[in-house]
Amino acid sequence: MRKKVTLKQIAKELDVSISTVSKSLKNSLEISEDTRQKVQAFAKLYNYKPNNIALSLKNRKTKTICIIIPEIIHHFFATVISGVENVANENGYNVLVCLSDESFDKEVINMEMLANGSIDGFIMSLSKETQQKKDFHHIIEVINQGMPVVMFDRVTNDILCDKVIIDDGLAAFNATQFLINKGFKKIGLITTVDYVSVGKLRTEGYIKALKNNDIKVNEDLILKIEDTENFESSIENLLLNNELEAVFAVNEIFAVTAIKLARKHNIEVPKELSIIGFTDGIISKYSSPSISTVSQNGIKMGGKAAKMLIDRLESEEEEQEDEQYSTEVIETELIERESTF
Amino acid sequence: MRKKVTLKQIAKELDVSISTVSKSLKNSLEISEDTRQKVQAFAKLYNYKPNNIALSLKNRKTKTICIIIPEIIHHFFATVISGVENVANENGYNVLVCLSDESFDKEVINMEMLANGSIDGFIMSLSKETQQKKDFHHIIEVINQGMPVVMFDRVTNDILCDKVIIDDGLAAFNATQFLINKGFKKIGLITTVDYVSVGKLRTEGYIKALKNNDIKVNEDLILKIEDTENFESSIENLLLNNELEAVFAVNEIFAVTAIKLARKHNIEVPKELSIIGFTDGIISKYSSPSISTVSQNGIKMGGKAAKMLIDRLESEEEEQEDEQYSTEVIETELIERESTF
DNA sequence: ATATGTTCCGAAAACGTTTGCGTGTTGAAA
DNA sequence: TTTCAACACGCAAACGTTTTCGGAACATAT
Repeated sequence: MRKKVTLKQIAKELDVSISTVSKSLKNSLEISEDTRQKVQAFAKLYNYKPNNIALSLKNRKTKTICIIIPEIIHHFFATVISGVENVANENGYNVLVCLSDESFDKEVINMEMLANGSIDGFIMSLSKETQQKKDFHHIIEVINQGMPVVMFDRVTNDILCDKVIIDDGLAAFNATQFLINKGFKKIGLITTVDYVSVGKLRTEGYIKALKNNDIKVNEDLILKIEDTENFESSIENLLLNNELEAVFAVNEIFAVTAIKLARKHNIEVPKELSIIGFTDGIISKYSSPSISTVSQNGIKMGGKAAKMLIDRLESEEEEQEDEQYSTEVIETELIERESTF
Repeated sequence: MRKKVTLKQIAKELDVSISTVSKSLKNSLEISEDTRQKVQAFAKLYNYKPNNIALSLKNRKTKTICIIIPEIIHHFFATVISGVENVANENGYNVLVCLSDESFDKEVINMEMLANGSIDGFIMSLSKETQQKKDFHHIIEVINQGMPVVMFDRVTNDILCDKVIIDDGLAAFNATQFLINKGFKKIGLITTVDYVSVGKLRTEGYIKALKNNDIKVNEDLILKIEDTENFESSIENLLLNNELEAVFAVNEIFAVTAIKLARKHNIEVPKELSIIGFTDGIISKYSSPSISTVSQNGIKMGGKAAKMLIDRLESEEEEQEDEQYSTEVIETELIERESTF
């Protein structure tokens, strides 16, 4: 087993100073051609690589960014990570992934652990619990220490920082309008409870579309689901007790479950019931019938977030921080598949 | 903006030495009660937290482990990450996620980048390309440097290290036997090309089950799919040109695609065709009909891998490394759902 | 007054780098 | 012979910790 070799060891071996070795490896003209060659050959032979930790300490930057997400199992978040990873790697950054498990405490612990020099900046999407408590002191603290934070998807107005989101309201509006254009009037909504920011926005978009078309909003057609509850029977009720023509679901799971339950009760999709989901994940694509959905491009979102973070990191070096935060909106797209008529 | 405070700053402020501050914060008896209190109060006020990078450099360990996976979009790999994260966090470790994108080069680059002090150890699943090239020098190099590596799922016998796998052959055997027990004889196999280790093992399990039951292996019923090709028509051919009674697919995508194409040609699942998949992912659960499948518990797998890695990391400190590698086999389970009769 | 023991604290090394600056050696010009 | 530039290299500081060791100051015992 050959342990990693350091500058010091090379220096000792070659009987020169550490600085000479360092400069030689950087091809500094300060060092004679001769010595440089010798050092470089030796370094190559022993496969010398500078110690990243030492560099991080010296440069006071780690070239590592951390992404905190509520759940990695969600396909959408996985795609965001993928997007972040891509542009991070392109720019020589590594990606540390932390999961909050939708828990406020885990979010706080993670941030506090890493805000001590381990990383250069955060990309994050709020946990449900954090959104519910509206307690953001841990994030504000980090920002005050001068560490840049970029929030995505589940964001809050209570924090000033760069953000990248989709226009959830508009996307929901468009999806609903799409159904209305098909001639449907009795359109159900399966959504989350209001403290989930994106759920709320999508609900608002749905309502706005109905109102815009002079369709009365019927609370019986709106189903707000707590994550913990067993929601199958609620959806079943919605499908059976109303003469629905269409359903807009704010995520894939709700959409595919609706389809499944419809089939169970011999309601044919899309013939008797059109369904639109949200998030173009693996479920929508492989379900049968495949699900028409609002696509939020996670890769693009992650990439954009990473770019914003890195830009800020690299600009901090030169100029004095301008402290101009921006919010990027990623385009969504309605993908028509088999679940709508 | 209050930048992070260091020992040095506290020392200066309080007009004591750095060592006094450090010791005070550790409640060392060397320091008078008085001074300790003063320092601790000051540190708390300024929210002092030791700099992790400096600690890493000093202790020569980072409390960070890296997991390298081929694709984060695969649900299975996402669950593995989740498992790794859990036990890593419990033990005070952070998790760096790297994606190889199934590319040999990216795998090499990632490992080389991080093997220089950035992390304490690797958990990894081989990329397809690496498996194809059978070039493992980058991994061996890292191990030789004394950095522990734990491989999972896609492993190789060419490397000596800790491993955690499922018994792919046995699981496939059991799945096939399950179909045989139902009375089926014409059982199709949709698998990957042979260089994907798990694909090969599953194919072997399938064949063994057939032979065990004196069923002739019919090459026409075996479909080996390259990832790049458009495999829908191949599957369609398999379904149409043979009087299949059942299909065993080595992953979710193949299974759900088979179901979809069967429906397209009015072959009813499971009435006319039973289908078993592999990997208990989100697709199998939400497909309709939902898919019977071999469940490989990713969370457990990741957790086990993390535990093995951390155990090795922490044991290295005390004893001399025993260099006894082990391979853990995670139990699989056949989950019966609607796609089998 | 001297020896011994406590208590409290600081200097310095170490982890592995990078880099500004100082210095010794050389050769050539004056 | 003296002077000076150019060259080649080493010293030391810095990043932020922890920890060993030595030592100052004081109190107590002889």
